[in-house]
Amino acid sequence: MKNRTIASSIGFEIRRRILDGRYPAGSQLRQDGLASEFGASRIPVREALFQLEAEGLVRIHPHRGATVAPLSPADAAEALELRGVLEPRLLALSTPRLTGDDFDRADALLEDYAAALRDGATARWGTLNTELHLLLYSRADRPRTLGIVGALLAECDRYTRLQLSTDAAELERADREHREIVRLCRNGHASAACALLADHIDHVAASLMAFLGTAPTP
Amino acid sequence: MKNRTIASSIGFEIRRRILDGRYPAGSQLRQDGLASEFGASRIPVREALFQLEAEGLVRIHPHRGATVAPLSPADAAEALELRGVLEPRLLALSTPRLTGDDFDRADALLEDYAAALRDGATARWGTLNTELHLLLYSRADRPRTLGIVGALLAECDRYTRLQLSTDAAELERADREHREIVRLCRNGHASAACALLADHIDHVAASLMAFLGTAPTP
DNA sequence: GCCCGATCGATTTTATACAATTTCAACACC
DNA sequence: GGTGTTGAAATTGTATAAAATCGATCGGGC
Repeated sequence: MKNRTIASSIGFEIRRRILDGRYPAGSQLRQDGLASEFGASRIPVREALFQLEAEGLVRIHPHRGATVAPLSPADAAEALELRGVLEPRLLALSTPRLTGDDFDRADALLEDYAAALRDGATARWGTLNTELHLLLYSRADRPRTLGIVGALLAECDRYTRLQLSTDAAELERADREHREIVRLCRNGHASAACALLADHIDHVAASLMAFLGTAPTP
Repeated sequence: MKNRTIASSIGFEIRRRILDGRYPAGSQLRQDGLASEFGASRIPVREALFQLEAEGLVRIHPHRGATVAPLSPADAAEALELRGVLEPRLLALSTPRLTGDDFDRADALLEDYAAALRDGATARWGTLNTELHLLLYSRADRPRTLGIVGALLAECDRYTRLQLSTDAAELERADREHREIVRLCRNGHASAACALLADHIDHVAASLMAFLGTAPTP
């Protein structure tokens, strides 16, 4: 996945490393270090950091540098609360307009997800989950809401990734729920799909809150 | 309102000019011209443009420059739809925790609003409206949602400003509704305030849609 | 011994200069 | 006459280097 500008390329890489946990929450992101690490100057790094700050993954304190946005149970709860409000609305709007190609792509994503589940490739799960959700909402014709939800999904990935290694049962339940949601959408049962989607997000939220409650982030 | 960094200062100024309409929708924002206009280099201008792009006011096409984000009835409808979903929820959470100082500030904003209404100072109305709404939600303890709603309010200001010069009755109705919402909140009638807030946003949406329908933006 | 202030170091921020890319238009060719 | 190509001009994107700012440490005073 190549980008046309160095700044966006660096932005993608830093984003991936934050989601991977290679840059832990709260850690300093020094422009000079990142620049030399990517073999570029500091200015593309700066632009990438600004982009990431807008997405909520990075906090920039003027003259004090950039840090990876901290993880907190309250933030996770708010992100999931927003998802619970916005995503069912998007699904209700999008479901009637999904095409056969869309469902083919959804099936492919579900298969990739199952494969990642078998291989224990937790790194791919987050992006596949985000892609699947966004695909299901892609026909809602709400570009601004879609952008917001995309950022929320990325944020939630940071939390779920903490949880993945310890709680494999959650992944399987998510897989089952995903498949059921896609099935309901394909058969035209939009309202049932929305209800299940709301439950799905509630399940993720409850599981994550329980996990964060037992192991609060520093 | 001075900012500690030149980039953010330039960002505030460009934002104000976009909201004012001095930089019309779709117009090119040339970095060199802006830099010389502000007596600075292009790099702070670039960072300001990136910030504004994240807020949705500017579109940046790689190697093709930055343009003011276009106005479309569909975008206005989506922004108001989101506001209608998110703002009542914030108000419900915030109302029980608003303090006496908060209501004093709300009263001051309402008075400023009335004064601006008498003077025909349409430029101040947008910021006052945004400040009042955000103040009412400030105790909801939902920072991410608050940020989203702030961006939506700024976006809506761009549309309502088009409408203001022609439709003064809308302003007076908004004033009445604002006062009633504040009164209900002060007296602890949270659910009634939320219902009225939802109506308020619906009224703005209906009026704006009627206006945009008769005078669609280019 | 403890608190306050100034200097030093490091980092960010900004300015200047250069390179890469796109767009527009003119021109040759089909 | 239409179309593809090629050139130049303009604008953006990037690199290098100087200036401003903030935090911390060290020294002096109470």
